[in-house]
Amino acid sequence: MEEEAEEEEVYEQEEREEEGEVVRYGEALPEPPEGKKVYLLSVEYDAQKGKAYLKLVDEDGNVYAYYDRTNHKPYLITDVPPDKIREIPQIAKSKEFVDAIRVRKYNALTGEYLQLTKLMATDPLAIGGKPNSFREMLPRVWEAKIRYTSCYTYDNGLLPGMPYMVYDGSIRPYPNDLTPDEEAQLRRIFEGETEDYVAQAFKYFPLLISAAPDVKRAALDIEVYTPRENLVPNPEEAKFAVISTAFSGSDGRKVVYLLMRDEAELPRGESADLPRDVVVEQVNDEAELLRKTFKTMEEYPLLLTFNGDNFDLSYLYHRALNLGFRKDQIPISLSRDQAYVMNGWHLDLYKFFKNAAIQIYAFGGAYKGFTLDEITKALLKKGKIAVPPALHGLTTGQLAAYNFNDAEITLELTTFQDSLVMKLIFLIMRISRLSIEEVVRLGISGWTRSAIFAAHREKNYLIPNQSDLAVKGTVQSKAIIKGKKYQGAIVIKPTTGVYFDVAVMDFGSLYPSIIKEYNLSYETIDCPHPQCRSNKIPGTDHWVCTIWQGIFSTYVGLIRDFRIKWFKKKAKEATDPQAKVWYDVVQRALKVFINASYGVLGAETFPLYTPSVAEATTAMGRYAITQTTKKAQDMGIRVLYGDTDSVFLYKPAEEQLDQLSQWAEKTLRIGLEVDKRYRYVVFSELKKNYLGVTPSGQVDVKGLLGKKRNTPEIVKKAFNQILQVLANVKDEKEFESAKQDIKKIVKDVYSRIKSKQFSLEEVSFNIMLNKNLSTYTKTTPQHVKAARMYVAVTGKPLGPGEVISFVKVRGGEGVKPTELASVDEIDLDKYIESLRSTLEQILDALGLSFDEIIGVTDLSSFIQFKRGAMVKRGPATSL
DNA sequence: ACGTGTAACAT
DNA sequence: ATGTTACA
Repeated sequence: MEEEAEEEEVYEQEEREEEGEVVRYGEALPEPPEGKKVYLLSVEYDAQKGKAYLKLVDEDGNVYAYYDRTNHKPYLITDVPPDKIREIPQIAKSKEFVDAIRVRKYNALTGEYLQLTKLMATDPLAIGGKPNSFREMLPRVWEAKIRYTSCYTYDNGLLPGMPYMVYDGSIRPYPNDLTPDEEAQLRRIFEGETEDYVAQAFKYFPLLISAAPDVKRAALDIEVYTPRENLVPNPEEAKFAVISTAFSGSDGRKVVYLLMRDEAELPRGESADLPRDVVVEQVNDEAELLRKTFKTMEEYPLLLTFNGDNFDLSYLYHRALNLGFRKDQIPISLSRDQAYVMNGWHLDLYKFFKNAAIQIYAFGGAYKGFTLDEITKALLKKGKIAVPPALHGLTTGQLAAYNFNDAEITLELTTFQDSLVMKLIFLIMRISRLSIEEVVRLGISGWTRSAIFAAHREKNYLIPNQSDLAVKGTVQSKAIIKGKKYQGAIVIKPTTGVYFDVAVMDFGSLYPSIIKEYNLSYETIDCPHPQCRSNKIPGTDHWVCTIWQGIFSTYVGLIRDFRIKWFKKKAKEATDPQAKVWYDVVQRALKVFINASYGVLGAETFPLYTPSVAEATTAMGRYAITQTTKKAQDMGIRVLYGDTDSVFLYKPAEEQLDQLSQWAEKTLRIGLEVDKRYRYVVFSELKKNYLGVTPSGQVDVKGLLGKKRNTPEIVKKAFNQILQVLANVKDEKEFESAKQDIKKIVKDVYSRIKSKQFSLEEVSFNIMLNKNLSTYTKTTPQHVKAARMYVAVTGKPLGPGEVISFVKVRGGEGVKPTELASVDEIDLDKYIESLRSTLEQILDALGLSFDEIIGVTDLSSFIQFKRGAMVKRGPATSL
C-alpha cells in the first residue's frame, strides 16, 4: 500500500513537470503590504493548497505571494451537456470533480454562439496530464491543454510584467492612467479603425509605456574540479568537487567562494585579472562552500546563469545531495530540463539568447554562435578572459578570476545599454501574458500562442482545436523547394552589371501589413458567407471575409501600428536619452512579435496553424511586388532587381518615387517607401547576391561568398580590400582605375597563396556543427570529418553549435582540423578555387576575368606590390 | 517547436 | 540527386 502511494506521488510530480507546472517546496512568502508597488513576475500553482498564486517582487528585491481568492478552478470546455457529464461516473464520482455548468462561447469559424459545458476540477491534473484525466474521457473537448497558470492569467486579466498593489485587501493594477495628450494622440493615429480595434489599442497601450523595474539580481557561475583535461563533468552524477562559485550582483556585490582543499590540486596564487573589489572568501570545506553559495543565492529574487538549467544549478543540486544535504536545505528544484530557485526566479540566459527570434530580430544577428564568449563579445564588446579552456594548471587566483569573470559578463548581459535585456523580457511578458521564466524558456511560437489565446478569452471566443481548422487547411500553391508546404516569395532576376544612381523601395513589414490590411485570419479565410466569395486573393481561389474582423489580423495590426505609428517614430524624435532607449526597446520587442507573426501560421506546431492563411499572405505579397514592377515599368523606370518586398529602381526621378508610393498606397493599400539609395550597385548573375555603395561610401554586401563566415580569412581579406576600392568609386570614370587596383589585389592574394605566405588560421574554413557528431549518417561533410578527427586525437567532445575550424590538405581525407595541421600539407589548388568562386561574384559584374588576371601574372613581377600600395587610395591618378 | 527562396559545395 | 550550411 505504502509503496503504491509513494509511486503515485512520484508519478504526479513528473506529470506536473510534464505539464510545465513547477513544483516548489518551501513556499513561505508574505503577501505584499497594502499600497506597496509590486511587479507581477509569475503566476504559479501551489499543489498543496490547490490554488493559483501571483508571485511578485518590489523594487527592493523582496518577493511576495498573493493567493487566489476568487475560487478559480481548472476547467475544460466540452459539448457534452452538464447533465450527461453527471452520468459519467469516472468524472462525476471522482474526488476532483467540482462542477459542470453551461457556458456560452463564440465560435469564430461559424459566427455562432454555442452552448457548451465548462467542466471544473479541483486540480489541473484532473483536467489533463494523466491517462485518466477528464479530457481523455470525453469525445470532444476544447481548451483542455492550456496550462492552468495561463488559464488563470487570462481569465483574471492578469498582466505579467506590470505593476500591482494590494488595496483594501485585494490585488489590483497599480494606477497608470494615460495623459489627456496621450489619449488624444492615440485617437488620432487610430482614426478610421473600428471601435473594437481602438478599444483594444487602448488596452494594449499601457503595457507598452509602463516603465520596467530594474529587478535586483545576481549572476552565478560555478567551477567544478575535473581529474583530467577535456572531461565535462556530468551534473547528474556530480562526482567531482565544486571548487569555486562566483556571484556578480546588480547591487554591486562581487564575491567568489573558493575551496582551499588539496583535492582541488590547484597551486595557490594571486591573479592580476581579478578586479580589486571582488571579495574572495576562502573555504576549507566543500559543504560549507555550498551552504554559502545557497545563502547568497537566496538573497536575490532573480538568479541569472548561462546554462544553469543544464549545468550549474543541476550540478549544485546533485552535488549537495551527494554531500548529504536534505532536499529542503537546497534552494533549487529541478524539472526535466529546467532548474528553479525557491522564493525567486531563475533565468538561464543561454536559452534566451539562443532564441532565434531574439537573436535575429532583437539583436539583428549581431552574434552567430551561442557561447557566452561569442555573445558577450558581440554585445558587450568583450568576452571571457583569456585562460586555458581547462582548469588544469591554474592557480587558485586565476581560477577565481576566471570564475568571477563569467559571472560578471553574465550579469552584464542584462545590464548593458541601460538594462535593455531586462526591459525586453518585461515587454515580452506583457505582450505574451507569460511569466518571466516562461518568456526565457519558450520561443516565439509559445509567446504568440499565449498572446492570441489571451485575446480569445477576452473576447469570449472558443479557442479552436487544430483539428477544427483542418477545413481551412487546403493549400493551392506548390512550393518551389521540395518538401515545403506552399509557395513563398518572388525574387526578380538581377540585371548583371554596374548601375549608378539606384533607389530601393520596399514595403515595410510586408506580410504583417497584408495580414492586417486584407483581414487575414483563420476564421476569415474562405469564410462561410456567399457574398464574400468574390473578395479574392489574387492568384488563388481563396477569398476573405468582408463582414467579420479577423482576430489574428487585429492582433497583428495592433502590434504593427504601435510599432510604426508610435514607437519607431518616438524613438527617432525623442530628445531625452532615457525615453529614446525605452521607445527603442519597445519597437524592438514589437518587431520580434510582428516579424514572426506570419511564420507561425505556417508552422504545424502552432495551435492555430492555418497554411491557407500563410499561403494567401505570400500570394498577396507576390501580387504586390509584380504589380509594383509593372507599374514602375509603365512609368518608364527600369527595375533592376527585387526580392520579396523590395524593388531596385534605376535612375528614378524624385516625383516618380512619390508617384509610385502613392499608387501603392491607393491600389494595394500597403505602404511603399524609399528604403535606401545607392551611388551604384553591382549585381552579380545570381539572386540574393549583390553589393551597393551608398552616397556616404558605405558598402552593403548581400549574400556574396566573401561575406560568409565559412570563407577562409585570406580570401575574405582580398574581398574586403576590393570593397575598400569600390567604396571610393564616385562615378563611371573612376571605375577604370579602380579596376586596375582590383586586379592588383587579386594578383597579390593569388601569389600569397601560391607561395604559402599565410598562417593556418588564414586558410581555415569555419563551419558550424548543427547536430550531434554521431547523427551525421547520410553523408559526412568535411567539417564533420575534421571534427571527428579532432575528437579522436584530443578527446575533447564537440557538440552542436560549435564552429569547426578546418583546413583543406593534400591526401588522406582531404581535410584536417586547423589545430592539427601544418602549412606544408595545405592543398593550394583548393584555395585558388575558393578564391576564384568568391571573387568572381564581383569580378564578373565588373567585366573582369579571374583567369585573365592570374593568367598574365608572372610571379616575380608583382612582388613590389606587396608593400601595401593598394591600401591608400585617392582619386585615381597614381595608378 | 516561426515561414519559403537561393546559392555553394561536398558526397 | 541529396545533404548541409549560410544567407535574404
